[in-house]
Amino acid sequence: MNRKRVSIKDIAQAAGVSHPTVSRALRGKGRMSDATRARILQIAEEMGYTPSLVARGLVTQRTESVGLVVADIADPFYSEIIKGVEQVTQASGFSLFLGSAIDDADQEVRMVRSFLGRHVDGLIVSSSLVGNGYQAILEDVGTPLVLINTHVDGSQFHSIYHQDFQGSQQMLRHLIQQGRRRIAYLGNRSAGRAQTERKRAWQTTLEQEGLPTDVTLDCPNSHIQSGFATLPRLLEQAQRIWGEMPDAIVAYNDLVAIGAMKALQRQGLRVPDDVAVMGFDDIEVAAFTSPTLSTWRQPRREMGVRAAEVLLTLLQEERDGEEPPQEIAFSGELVLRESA
Amino acid sequence: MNRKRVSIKDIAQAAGVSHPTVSRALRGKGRMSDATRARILQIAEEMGYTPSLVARGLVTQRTESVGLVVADIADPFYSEIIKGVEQVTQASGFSLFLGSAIDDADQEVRMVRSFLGRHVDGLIVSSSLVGNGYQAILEDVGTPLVLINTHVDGSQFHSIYHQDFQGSQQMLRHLIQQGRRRIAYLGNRSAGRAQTERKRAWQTTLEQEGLPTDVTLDCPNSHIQSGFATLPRLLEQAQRIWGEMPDAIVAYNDLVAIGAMKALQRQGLRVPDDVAVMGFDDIEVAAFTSPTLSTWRQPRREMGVRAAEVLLTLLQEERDGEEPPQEIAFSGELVLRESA
DNA sequence: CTGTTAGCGCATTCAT
DNA sequence: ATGAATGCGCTAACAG
Repeated sequence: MNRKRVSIKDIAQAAGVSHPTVSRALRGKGRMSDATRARILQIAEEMGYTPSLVARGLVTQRTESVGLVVADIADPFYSEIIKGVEQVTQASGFSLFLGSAIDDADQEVRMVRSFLGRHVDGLIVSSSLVGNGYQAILEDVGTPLVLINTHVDGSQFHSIYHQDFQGSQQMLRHLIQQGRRRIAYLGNRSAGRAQTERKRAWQTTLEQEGLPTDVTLDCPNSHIQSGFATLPRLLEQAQRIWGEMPDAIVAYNDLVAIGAMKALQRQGLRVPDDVAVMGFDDIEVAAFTSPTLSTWRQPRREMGVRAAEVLLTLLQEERDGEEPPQEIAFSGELVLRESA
Repeated sequence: MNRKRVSIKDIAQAAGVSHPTVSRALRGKGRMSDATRARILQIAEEMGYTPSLVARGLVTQRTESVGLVVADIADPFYSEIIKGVEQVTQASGFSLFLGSAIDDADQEVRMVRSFLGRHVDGLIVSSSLVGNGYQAILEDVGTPLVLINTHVDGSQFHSIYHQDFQGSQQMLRHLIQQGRRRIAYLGNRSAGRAQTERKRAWQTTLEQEGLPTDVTLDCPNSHIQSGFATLPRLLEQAQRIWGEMPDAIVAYNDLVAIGAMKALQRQGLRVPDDVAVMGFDDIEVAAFTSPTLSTWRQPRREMGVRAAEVLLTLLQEERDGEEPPQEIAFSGELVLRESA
């Protein structure tokens, strides 16, 4: 095996023309006699020619590829982001490099650097731990970057994000309206912007209502198991501080919420009668737990789609002059089911 | 922005040497005075040099990249496969191209072709609908391919698969042992090898025991919602054929099982008292449903890891002569929880 | 309409 | 130990 790939030179020789002519024929550039064009295409087909995007990339300085970095490929939230990005890039003939960097800024940067070495035309980084730090890394090469759900103080980059604060706030308002008064927050230590915003909403909203905000604990990550394992300690905390159980728990996301719900049930507590539980994201399984999970729906897929669209648009514009980075905000919706 | 990237020529000029010298210095090839080497490295560092893997790929004919094609990125089963593959490739300095091809053989081939155009060093395809069809596509270029969970009659390619038949069979034996007699199968029309094997195990095992195999239905895909929506029709079928409800349901996978379980509960049936339910895969959430799901654990992550390892080994061997394609079988384990 | 020449950035001979 | 020349496969000038 490992026969030599056929190149445009091979075709040129077989067709009795020069390689640039083959190149033009293949790409439909410049006018030429239909006869020779047809013949060249025919021969290329017969010889099983596949253009080398590597060589093409070297000369055109465009690889028609995009690099995507997420925190965790297996997290349903990121899965949908990836899916959205892939859908758009694939439709435009771009290839997608995927990398993960679980809660590790160094790893994230290494990933991006490696993509830059591969001359990706653009980058998408979700939940970046670096943010504007990319300014220094990217300014020399000018590769466009779109951030997803990353907090930046005066973003130098285009960014897509979901309005977590507003979402979380509405969830809290709903709980309060339902008469819940002792509302604990079960967070996620390793999340960046998302955790910050959601927790802040929890805190400020409760404070506005004069409700206590002293029972909260962060899971080490956002796995179901984490929520399950951490919840008992949250209850202990409530018992110690309040002298009684919480009547509602707001979780960082659906996974944590599902784990928490199971742990509550294990302790003989009824959801939502004894304690209400709310998640975040509205992953598919949220509608099928027992009780079904009330949560906040985040348009995950669309966010991926949009990020890719913004990036590809940037690539079209061929530096029409530096447009100011835009921030695109997505808002979700409250999904009330049985758990709250 | 978009400043020119710095190349080894730039460094050479700045250091007062020739570019080949820079190339050698950077890669530690060939001996040279420590003084100049140090100076070159220093300058490269200062100028922010990043080697162009595109140019390198063109001359070495190796891109240090791998293409991975899966059916559905968001399916927890594939997510873990991707994660396993990514983990290994990343550790070896390879970059990963990811593509999806949901139940579409043409799309799958297009994806692979596009990766070939990018000169990936190797390919991994999960649940391929094409199988040995790749022989014709790959023989000209000699790019190694590792298949995951793909049925092939005398495989021309290395392949990793899980012994679905044995797993499914053991699940069935357990159900029978528990006294279940009317066991229905809720499948997935769009799955390839996995569906075939699991269903075959259901059928033959029941036949051996003289139990009926006439109640079965396939979901259009393996989403939870599909299981939920299809289950009622399965019950109708049972009612029509047997005149009574099944006492056990074996689902294609955990997602379908979770949907089915919910649908059963909606109909007022108790799981497992009235009807037992078994899934397949042991995805994370399976341990947290109500009741918790009995299932068959498939080492998904390891399968991805192994596929990548096999592929990378193939790449090391530099065609030491064509080793016969090996098939690596994984076996899982029965996970008994509350649902069966 | 087509062929000639050149060069993308790098690694690899071969000289020296 | 280092420099000069060559080519990977392709596109992009410019001639003719």
